[in-house]
Amino acid sequence: MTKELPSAYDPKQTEEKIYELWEKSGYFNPDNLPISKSSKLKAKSYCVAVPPPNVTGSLHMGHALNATIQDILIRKKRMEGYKTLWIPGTDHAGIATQNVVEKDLKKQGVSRHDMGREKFLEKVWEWKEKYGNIILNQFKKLGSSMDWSRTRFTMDENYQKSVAAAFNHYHEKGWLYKAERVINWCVKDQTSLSDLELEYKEEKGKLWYIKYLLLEKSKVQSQKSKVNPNYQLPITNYIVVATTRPETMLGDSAVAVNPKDKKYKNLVGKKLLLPIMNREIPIIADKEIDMGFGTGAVKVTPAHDLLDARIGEKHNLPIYKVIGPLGKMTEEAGARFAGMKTAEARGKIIEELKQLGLIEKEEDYTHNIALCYRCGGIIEPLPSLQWFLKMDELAKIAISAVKKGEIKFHPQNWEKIYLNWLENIHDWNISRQIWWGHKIPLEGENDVLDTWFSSALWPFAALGWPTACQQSQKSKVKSQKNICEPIPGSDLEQFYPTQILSTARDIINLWVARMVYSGLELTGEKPFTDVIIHATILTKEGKRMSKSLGTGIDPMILIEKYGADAVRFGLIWQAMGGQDIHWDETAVVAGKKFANKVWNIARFILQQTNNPQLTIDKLQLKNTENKKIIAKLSETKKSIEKYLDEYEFGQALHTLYDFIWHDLADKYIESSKKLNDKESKQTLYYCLLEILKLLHPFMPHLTEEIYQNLPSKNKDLLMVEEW
RNA sequence: GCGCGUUUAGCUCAGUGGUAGAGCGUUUCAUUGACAUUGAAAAGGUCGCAGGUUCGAUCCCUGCAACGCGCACCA
Repeated sequence: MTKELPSAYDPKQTEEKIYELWEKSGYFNPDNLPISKSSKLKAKSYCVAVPPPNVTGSLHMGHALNATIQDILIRKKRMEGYKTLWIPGTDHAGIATQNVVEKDLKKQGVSRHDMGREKFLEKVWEWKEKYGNIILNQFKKLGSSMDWSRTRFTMDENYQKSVAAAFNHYHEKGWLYKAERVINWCVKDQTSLSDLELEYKEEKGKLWYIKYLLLEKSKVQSQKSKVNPNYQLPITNYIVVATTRPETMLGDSAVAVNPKDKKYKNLVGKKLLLPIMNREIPIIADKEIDMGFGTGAVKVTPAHDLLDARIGEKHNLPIYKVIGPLGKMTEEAGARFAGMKTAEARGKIIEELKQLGLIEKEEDYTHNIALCYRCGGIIEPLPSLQWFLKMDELAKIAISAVKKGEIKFHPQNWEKIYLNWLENIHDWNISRQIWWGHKIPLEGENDVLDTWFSSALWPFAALGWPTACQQSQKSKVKSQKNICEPIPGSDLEQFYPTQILSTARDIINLWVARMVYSGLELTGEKPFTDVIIHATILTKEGKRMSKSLGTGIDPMILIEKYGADAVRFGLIWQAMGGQDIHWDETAVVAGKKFANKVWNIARFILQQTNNPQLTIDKLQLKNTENKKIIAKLSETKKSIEKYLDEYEFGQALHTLYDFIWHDLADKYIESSKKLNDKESKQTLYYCLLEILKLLHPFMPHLTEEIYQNLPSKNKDLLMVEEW
């Protein structure tokens, strides 16, 4: 006889206990899985490397959704008999982590400079220990069936070897170079940043129109511009340029116009006198200049603007560094301005220009300013000696893998974002002037690598690359391609390439694209086959969830309130078609009610059947009601499988919910009460077993708990029951 | 500026070339027997706006609007 189950399902009595049961079984580790002898999938592996969360804090709703998505896929594949591995881990997250630790120290009135590099790094490691473990435990709370014996950290000992191997590979290929280039410099963090590490904020500013005097008298005729009818070139001896940053004029080395621009045609090649600096600068022609903007004439500051740097290089213009790394004017800006903050210098310059009568006009102007994606501080473009990775070849192979369909995005339209970036890519500035990170593996180098350089290696580094590679004939012959020949039986051989990469859309280029080319180049294989871009979770009003704004929701609080299965249900219930989710807690409420419904369905069926039969012969069923529910059940199963194959998780769950609640409980169970015969009881029991299996990937604790209370079962755990 | 997405019930969202669906909420009734975290029923929507294709459009096409997002070297 079955023991009496309580009438309400209580996740608090269940979830922790069940998770321990799973962990004790060892089945999270694919090496311990009872791979069925009969299965044709015997040797097939299925691997997902979790996107390692930053060790800056704790999991947010996006992590919870993503973990649930991956756990659904992993659990289903495990039940289907695949040798299934889900690798857990965390990311050291260079600048982000350095910033939170600095902020934490600041509360005690200490700066990292007070402490010194070594002492500070000790503090960061302490932080990592604490928060890294919190994150891993939160994954457990969600019910994630990860193999904890394979937990990785992007700065653990072996990972350092991976990073060094990758760096050396690129070095040998001649794709790494050190050069002084205009890069994005974060004044607050005192480090360079790549183009992707910026955020843009709209800011109201001014557009100043400044007169630059011609040194020779010209014979220009007055004529109207077609593009900007309001602007009329006066018959005078000056050119007007428009700028939002007058302080950079101290570093001007030319004024550029479009070669097609008729109003300036006769002026190209003539000289101007740069105001204040009284420097002679040429008027040059470059087709990158937009004739329609401002006056059509642009001041060129090669040191402090990315476009100007390119134009300067093309035209061999001298570089005047007038803004320093601290965001202050340099000596080169002249003694009057040296040491001033840029904003202060700007005011001073405007004032002087006004006195000189060189300001033609000023307009209100709204433009985007670049900010650091980690600290929100000002970005100054300035020349700096940095390491760069050449992107031409790498971008090419990453583009081709997606265009050929070897790697697929779901939903597919995200491929555009990926391709658009790769097709217009610049060399990657990979050095950072912070303390926390992988040191550049060369003698005498103090900088660390962009945190995304190591993240880019995640799927194969987490599986043991390059330690798990061996020298082979193949790799000698194809030395050009650096094919890694994995040692037989190694994780790398068994689980690489991985199958799925599930992540948020904001790191498609920052991370996904870089994993693709790194994997293809370093291992000779794509790192994964399918990229799932899951929904972004917003507040109910459609605003960004953010801790600092107080609009964030802590998934752990929801778990405490409703249970992990209900939270998983609520997340997936809302995950429809990759659309952004306007978070609605009532979906979690529905999940909690549903868990209770399933619990009571099980309770009822177990009360009915004391001698259950695991299988039924569908063809032998005599009663129409029984036949109908069994047919509906297999239809539901097919539909769920189809949706999951398409990564339509929400649809799959809605389908299952409808079947269980409305078909099975509302209709069939009610009619079975009237039948009350052996055949219908067998049918009931069969349905119970099937819904437990179908629902297990979505709500694993609940279903496992019920399974553990069945009088007869095939396997010791539902987790490894045959799908 | 270029591109993408969204617009359906009070709220959050599914969906279909032919009498519109779910969850939550609301209203009424039921209930000692799996479940009140329940059951039965009801109210509630000219499916953003304007054209077009069609026998027929919420669905396909065009335009517009609102909101959101991404990209860009807008000086």
